[in-house]
Amino acid sequence: MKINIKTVAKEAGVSTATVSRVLSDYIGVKDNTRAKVLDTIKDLKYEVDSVARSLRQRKTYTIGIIVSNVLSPFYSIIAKSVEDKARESGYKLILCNGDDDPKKELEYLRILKSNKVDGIILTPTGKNSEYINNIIESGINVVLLDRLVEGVNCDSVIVDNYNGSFSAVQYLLSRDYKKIAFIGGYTDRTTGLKRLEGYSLALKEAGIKVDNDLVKIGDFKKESGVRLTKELLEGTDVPDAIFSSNIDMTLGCLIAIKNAGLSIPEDIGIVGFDDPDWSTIADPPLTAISQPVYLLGLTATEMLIKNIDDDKSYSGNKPSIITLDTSLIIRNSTR
Amino acid sequence: MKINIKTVAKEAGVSTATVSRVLSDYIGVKDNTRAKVLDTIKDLKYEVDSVARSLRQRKTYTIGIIVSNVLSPFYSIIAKSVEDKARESGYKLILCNGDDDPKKELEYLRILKSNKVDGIILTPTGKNSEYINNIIESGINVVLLDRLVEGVNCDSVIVDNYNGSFSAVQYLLSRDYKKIAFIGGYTDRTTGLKRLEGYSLALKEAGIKVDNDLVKIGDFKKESGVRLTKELLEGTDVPDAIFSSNIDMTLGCLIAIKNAGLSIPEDIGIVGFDDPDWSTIADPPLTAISQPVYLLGLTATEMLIKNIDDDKSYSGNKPSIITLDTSLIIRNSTR
DNA sequence: ATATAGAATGTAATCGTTAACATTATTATA
DNA sequence: TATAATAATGTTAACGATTACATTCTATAT
Repeated sequence: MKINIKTVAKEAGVSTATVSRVLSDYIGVKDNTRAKVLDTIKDLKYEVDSVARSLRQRKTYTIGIIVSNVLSPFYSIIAKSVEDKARESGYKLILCNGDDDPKKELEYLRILKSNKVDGIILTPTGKNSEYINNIIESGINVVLLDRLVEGVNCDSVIVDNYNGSFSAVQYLLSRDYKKIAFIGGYTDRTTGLKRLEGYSLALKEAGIKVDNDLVKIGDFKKESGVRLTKELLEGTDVPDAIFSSNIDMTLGCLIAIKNAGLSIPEDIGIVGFDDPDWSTIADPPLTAISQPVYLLGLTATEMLIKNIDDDKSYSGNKPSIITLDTSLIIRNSTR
Repeated sequence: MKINIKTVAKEAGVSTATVSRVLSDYIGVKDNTRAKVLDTIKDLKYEVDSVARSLRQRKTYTIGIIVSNVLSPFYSIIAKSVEDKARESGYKLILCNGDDDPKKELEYLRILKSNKVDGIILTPTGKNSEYINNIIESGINVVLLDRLVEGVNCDSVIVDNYNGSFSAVQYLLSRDYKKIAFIGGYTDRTTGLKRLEGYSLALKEAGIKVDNDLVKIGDFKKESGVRLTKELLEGTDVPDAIFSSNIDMTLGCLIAIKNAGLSIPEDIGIVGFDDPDWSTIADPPLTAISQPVYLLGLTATEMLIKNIDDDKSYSGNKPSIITLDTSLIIRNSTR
């Protein structure tokens, strides 16, 4: 037998409206009526149907998150922080792996819109701005995370990629490295671009011309880290240090160096952008630019939920951007 | 203005039923009617309201996954594999971090039930069997992952924890280690228990009595790995090898050993259960029991979706258990 | 005792779909 | 051409809650 609000109402001898009022803790219900309803709910083991409630209330208490790939420690920390905050605030989380693929991203955006999520946290590929604005105009709140996209009318939370990279390269220079290579990814995203710019400017400021043979662009994944490092080591112009601009590429870079039989930091110095939990037990412990990843996700979710609660739909206001700082952690992969 | 199926129907000059039929690719619609409707849909930029559809169809195309903690690489691989398969099959994923806390688990189970998910993948704490059975009886499919729970009427997918541990310890013995310690967690879960049993039996078979001072039980997290290893190293009975029974504890174990200034494998040998992606660049590269983690999540999701599609509600059938094999990967953390 | 305000509860429309059933259009057959 | 069979489309009642509005209590003041 199916138990719904009608069953409860009949059994308790009240109307469905009264049951609904009890369910939503409305004050104007007599104590003994409330008790009677609560008893019946317990007896019948009644549980609210959230789907029906969502339809009527036009509110799902759900937020969607589209990340590149939860496999990467960076995004799994993001997923955790977003879920923690969402849960604390009474929201569920729909997890989507966009794989950095604009098509997949668009597909997920459609699904999330169709499912009437209350908000979306997105690490954007940058290729679906029109649809994202369409979503925002439809009343769904969006916060961009980790990457900035021009022309999208919503708030963003990012880290200071430029200064992070700048300080990494500056540090390598201060340790007397002369030929510093860069391995990075996706220069059409702000993460990729700003980190490259930080690298270039730090060199320029030291009076060193950027050598294009030492700049390798991949896709922020481990495999490309391996491949590009191999290219560098086998090239005519072998670097004495590598700045790797993302955690997965750094792992790949370390693997390639180990395979080549080189030792760090004697033969080659390494600084990685992002500080994984294995950095202290790596061989050698990794010098890294640490990002406040958990805080990044937390801040984005706080913003999003605040915007949802304020019913801050698209207002034509200037979107705000929060930038979090990075820090250099010196260990032993640099001399 | 709000665009719904009624708007489309009116605009296209047909009934809502016809629009609905077009939406669900029903064959019995004339080509030009279909075209007319499709055109109107495009013109009005109409998109289905999945919440309403779910209410009427009694189907949400959503599966819920409750893991301990996506921060752990093990669970982030699980999350990825489950999401991959779900997406491929047209399902969305609600991600829940149960934190190995029965209360949180129960809370999430309630939420997922209330939200009428079509299925649940659960790494169970083992404390909510009654409610889980209640969920199953309500028609929601459940598959247990990684851990077995007695008395829950659903399928499970696990790895062979016993043999994995057994072979790890057997290998340590073959490398002439004499005092092999064990650090593990949660012996009230099959993962914790079976790995301990594998350790104990391997020792027994070699004629070695289990020394309780060398068996340390924590909570499968990094911090407890650090703490328990420290205890072992500072104890009266210092081991010459440690078998660490989970990835996060292994990381903690390695950190503690590094802190103590000991070198692996000369001073102490290490084998870890589970093989993280950093194992090759660890100092030294880690000897490990590799679990087919991605396959684990994939298999569970395939089972779940098959059960959903077969509408295999609680039938009184014997639940089936799929056990996947582990393998020993020998690197340099053992002599 | 009665009027009246305010509290408590009830009635019924609504959210946007789908699907059972009813009706109309079309085609084939005699 | 009439009729049966079938295809195409329409009408409307669900799905299970919430909520605007209507009604009935209850208590207080006169």
